[in-house]
Amino acid sequence: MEQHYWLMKSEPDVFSIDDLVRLNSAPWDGIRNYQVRNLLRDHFQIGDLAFFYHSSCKEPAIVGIMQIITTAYPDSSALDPSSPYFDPKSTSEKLPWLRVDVQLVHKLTRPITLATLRQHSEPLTDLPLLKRGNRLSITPVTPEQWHYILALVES
DNA sequence: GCCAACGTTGGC
DNA sequence: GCCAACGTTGGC
Repeated sequence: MEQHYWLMKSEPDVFSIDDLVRLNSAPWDGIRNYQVRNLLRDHFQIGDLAFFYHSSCKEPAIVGIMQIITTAYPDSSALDPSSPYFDPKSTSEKLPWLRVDVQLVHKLTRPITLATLRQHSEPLTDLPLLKRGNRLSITPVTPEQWHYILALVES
């Protein structure tokens, strides 16, 4: 199968690019939305690349690049009452939630802000992040969009 | 299965 | 803190 590209949101107060720099790799857990769960289950492959995006913060931006290093596996944080991602409806027999592990490729020297991305709304028209009402924490990025955005990093 | 009420996300 | 846009829940 071919390589996929993704954009994955995280609130920096909860898990930031600097946390990933420190850990190098980490589970991407806490997904509690079925559409996103289905993406993880059906489309994530080892070796896929993803933008790390800081959301719900002062300057929303793409702040790093990471690689997917596992396929989807059960997100046991849903079973842990002390976890902020605890899901009282989940049981070990019925655990619908999945996570993948990610590894840092690199932190961007200069974040690509949401404002910058909006300035390129013409070539990036179909980027889910720029669409109204977009709330999914993981969205696909086409190869064209991926390479266009990467070129912004270098400009 | 419909749909109103409620909850969540996330930019501003 | 506001609000738009969804997603989820639960009564019927």
